[in-house]
Amino acid sequence: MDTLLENAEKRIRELTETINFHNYRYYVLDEPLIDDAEYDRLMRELQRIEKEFPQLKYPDSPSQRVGGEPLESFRQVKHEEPMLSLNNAFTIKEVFEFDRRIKDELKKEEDALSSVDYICEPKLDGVAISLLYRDGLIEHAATRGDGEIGEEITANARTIKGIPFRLFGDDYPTLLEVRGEVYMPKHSFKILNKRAKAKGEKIFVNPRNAAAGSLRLLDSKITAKRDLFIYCYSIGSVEGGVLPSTHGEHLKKLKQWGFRICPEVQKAQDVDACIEYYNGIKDKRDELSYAIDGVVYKVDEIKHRKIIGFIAKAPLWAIAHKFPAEEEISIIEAIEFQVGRTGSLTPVARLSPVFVGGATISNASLHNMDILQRLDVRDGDSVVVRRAGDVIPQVVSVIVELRDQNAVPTELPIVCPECNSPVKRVKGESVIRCGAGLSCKAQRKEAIKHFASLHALNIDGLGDKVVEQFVNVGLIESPVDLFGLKEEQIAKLEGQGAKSARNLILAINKSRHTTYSRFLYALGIKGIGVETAKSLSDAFARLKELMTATETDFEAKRNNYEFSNIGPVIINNIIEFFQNDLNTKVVEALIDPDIGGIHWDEKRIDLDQKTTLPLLGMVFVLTGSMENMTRSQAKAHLEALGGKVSNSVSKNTNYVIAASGAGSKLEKAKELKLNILNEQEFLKFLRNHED
DNA sequence: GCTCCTCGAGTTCT
DNA sequence: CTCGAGGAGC
Repeated sequence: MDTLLENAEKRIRELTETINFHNYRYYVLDEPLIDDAEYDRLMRELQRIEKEFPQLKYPDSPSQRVGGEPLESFRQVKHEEPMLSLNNAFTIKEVFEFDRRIKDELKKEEDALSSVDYICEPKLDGVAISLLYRDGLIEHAATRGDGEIGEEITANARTIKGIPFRLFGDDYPTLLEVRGEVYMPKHSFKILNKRAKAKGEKIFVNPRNAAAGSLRLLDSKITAKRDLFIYCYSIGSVEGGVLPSTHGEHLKKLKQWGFRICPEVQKAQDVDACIEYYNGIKDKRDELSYAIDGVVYKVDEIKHRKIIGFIAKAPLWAIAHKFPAEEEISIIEAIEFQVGRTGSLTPVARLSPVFVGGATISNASLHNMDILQRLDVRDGDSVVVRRAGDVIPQVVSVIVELRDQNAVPTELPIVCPECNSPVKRVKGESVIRCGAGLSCKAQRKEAIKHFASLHALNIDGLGDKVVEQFVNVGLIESPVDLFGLKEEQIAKLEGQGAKSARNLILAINKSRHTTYSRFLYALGIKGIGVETAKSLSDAFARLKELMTATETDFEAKRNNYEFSNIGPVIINNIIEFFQNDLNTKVVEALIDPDIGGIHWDEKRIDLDQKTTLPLLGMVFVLTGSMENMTRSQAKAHLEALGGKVSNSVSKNTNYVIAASGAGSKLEKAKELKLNILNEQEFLKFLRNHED
């Protein structure tokens, strides 16, 4: 019996040490020695023996990473040494001033000082925590809190990847406090939110909130399932041991003892090298797996730090050099509802202007009712505004703490703000619509804008502003009226001269000659975009045929034509559109030679010729901007050869043409191992096929 | 019934 | 660009 117990004890010790070592290889050194399956096998064996002999479990057993019993609440702990915050620099000038102050301070003590070494590290956007080790064993972990007092989160910290339970080596101090930043990788954050969304649970605004929220869970078993990591960046209080003389050496020691150190940490010989580091990190920011909001420079020599000292609550020997803000706070000045072409009422936030992400933002769409209600945005609210990698401003969240007590929830409109007709909401959809159709002035305007737009009749000089003006003064009511306009009428209007009037009339005349599919698209039937209009024009050779088509006619076409992406919903939209008398009258007037005069060439597609096109059935995706041609020219070239140009990359894509400035689509193409052409290769490709 | 893919719609600023 | 809905395939 004794030998059984002894064997178990020996094996448990072995396994504990082995697994802790492999954790170190994997998370700290990033050089695993065994594969995941082997690791799992060791872990399962340990768990099995520990279950049998619970009294033998070691305090540093890696099995505890799965979490323990839930807590009632968190205990507050006072930090031995306060956890300070850093001063911020937003400009290079501020960084130079920081460097100058340090040199001045040090010169008082050291005459021969030439330059100061700095350690540069990315500033992780996570949660700062403190870890306390006594005799090499983890004793407790605490959040930063207000810097003086934090919360004890030891059970949760045990589940974080890269936190050792027992230190490696034997040269560690008896008491050692280590500080680091806990973070959730960007991709883990996305997955977490996706799952939460699917389950209808609360989603997190950003990876930092996800990390903070996960650390503050009372049930560490749930924390264990969250993908949390740590990068350690400094040593706090120390007793019973001697530390090296520079910060860089401290980090090396920490790594030896088993802590995870960010691989981007670098030494800079002077302030210029710091700036170079800043620019380098800024460029690779998106590639990093974790979110950062700047970089930190710290004086390397510990003895220098003592000379430089502190002011208020921040050290003068370190500074955070921040990237331009991607998020800013603004005030909601009003929430308005815009009426779209399809009658959709889109809530839009009017904001007090803020500079964020390189541009001043004063409007942000709130997209639809679901989002409006989920955010619970109210008039006068302080909100977080973002303009991240993408261009489009977005209201991220409301700062509820700053809300005026009297603020009332935003009411959904019952009537259209433009025409006062009652609003409709289709069950299950997140949009509400004005049901008045073209009798709503706003929808008429949008319909005309759409009619004149680039991919429809492409009428030059008839932009949004001009349409607004013409409709407001009663010059036009429908697209038909455009074709009855006289130069004198236009020239009389404010802001219009004889010249612009003539140009506009010329453009309108030119637009009379168009293509069948452009015309179909221009009508603005719900769900009919450029692509679907093309399919329709192929399937129904004559407009009359399409206008009178019944459901059975559409079904019949399915067998004869490539009729993809047109299902019952779209078919119904088309039939409804042409059943409306107002619509058919407009269409007939537009093509009437005496009124609209719109016409197109009836094209006879030679099927034999079509099948010999070299790129038939091939799907291309264009991304980035080319030097030698525009995107639409490239598209035209490909389509002339029978190719299809799609907007989204998938495994069905044959070629991705990635010119300079290509972004996420190129990433995805690489992921899917698709054929990728750069601009030069693409031009060659075209030449080869156009012969 | 579920999952993947594609298209349409809406949106901001320079 | 992103989101969501429609459509198709399994």
